[in-house]
Amino acid sequence: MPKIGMEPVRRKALVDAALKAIGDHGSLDVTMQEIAKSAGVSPALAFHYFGSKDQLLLATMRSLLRQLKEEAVAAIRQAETPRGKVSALIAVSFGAEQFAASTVAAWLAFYVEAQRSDETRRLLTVYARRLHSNLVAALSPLCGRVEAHHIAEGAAALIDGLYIRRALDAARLDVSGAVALVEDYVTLKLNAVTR
Amino acid sequence: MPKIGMEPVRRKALVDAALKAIGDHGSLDVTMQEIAKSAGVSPALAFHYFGSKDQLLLATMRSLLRQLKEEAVAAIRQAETPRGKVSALIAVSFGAEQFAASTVAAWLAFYVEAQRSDETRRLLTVYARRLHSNLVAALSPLCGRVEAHHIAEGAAALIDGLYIRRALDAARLDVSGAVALVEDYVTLKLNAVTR
DNA sequence: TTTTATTGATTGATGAATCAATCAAAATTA
DNA sequence: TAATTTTGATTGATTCATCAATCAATAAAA
Repeated sequence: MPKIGMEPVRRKALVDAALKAIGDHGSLDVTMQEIAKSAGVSPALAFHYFGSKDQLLLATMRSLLRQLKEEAVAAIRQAETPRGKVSALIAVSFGAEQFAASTVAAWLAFYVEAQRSDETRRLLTVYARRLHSNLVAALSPLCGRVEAHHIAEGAAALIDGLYIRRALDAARLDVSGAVALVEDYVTLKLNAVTR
Repeated sequence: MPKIGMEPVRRKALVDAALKAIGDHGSLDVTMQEIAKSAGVSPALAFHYFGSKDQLLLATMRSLLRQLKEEAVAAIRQAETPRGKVSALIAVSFGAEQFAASTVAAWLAFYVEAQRSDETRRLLTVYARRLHSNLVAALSPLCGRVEAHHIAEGAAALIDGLYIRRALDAARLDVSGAVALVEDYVTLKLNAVTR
């Protein structure tokens, strides 16, 4: 059975399985047994490649963040106007994959983990800062740097809040409604300034 | 030592100890041992009165929700104008006790638990609905029922989002800033409608 | 043969839950 | 009032299950 060059394959399979398990459970309370089984390997192999459960969970989180980052970069690049870039960032946050119930549940679980794990907190902070600075960069040409910071703060809070409500509610909140709410906020704020 | 009528005293001590432990840890990953010790009793007594860890945690959550509810009722009663009621509701959400880092961490932990426990989800849903209907009741005289729902939706999401950001950041977000942000949102929306 | 991939078996720790036993106040009876 | 019974309060010790982590052993490539 053992073929050479399996490491990257196994790593990816384990990370994907971990994400799925976390999403299913809605928490980080998942066993290595369950993850490994879902990835089609023994628990011992998961330890072989990741060293500990914590490390596997961190790798899982990094994978989630990397994906989000790539989508954001692509979206910004495609947009042509500053206002378009803002919309692109909002759209990415509520992208089908990101806003799936299980993904949202995983995010929430990581936020809790951040209370305990420095590295988890660091990663989440980096993400929050990047979203903020992306928003500010797109907003600044429209309303100046100071106001851009304010609007970015509000928009980011709105996005996070809609995530939490999604995790709780499941059904009642849909993607388009969430996008519309944040877009409306940004538009309103921009109008208030430029008037 | 055993005096009669200890039950309510112990129950309260255990619930308070549980809340403290959850706040300290930033998650529900607390042992009955730790809770009982902090309450000054043996773990066995905690089981005697609550039956299971889950039940103790649920009781803890109910206590938190009851407190929030009472504060909200009092705040609404004191306010005289509809706009004042809205502000009162916002102020309660960011009250010193509610917005304390450890309380926020506890809330977050309960949101995660809601993914697993039906009763936890039910309690959180009740809370969310009450906040929403309180906001709608106060907003309706100002802008009509339909728009009131929209604004309430946005304000509630903002509040939740600021909570999450508080849990992550700890330092950088202060109470007055959070209140100002939500107030600004409500004012802006109301102006946009009545204009 | 050396390296890489892989696992079954095992260990050690942790923690929820149970239970039999104790202790003292309250209630009852003599 | 004194003796006795009952009951609530309380815990130490124990059970049972779960799970992260380790390790020695095996099998296939290079």
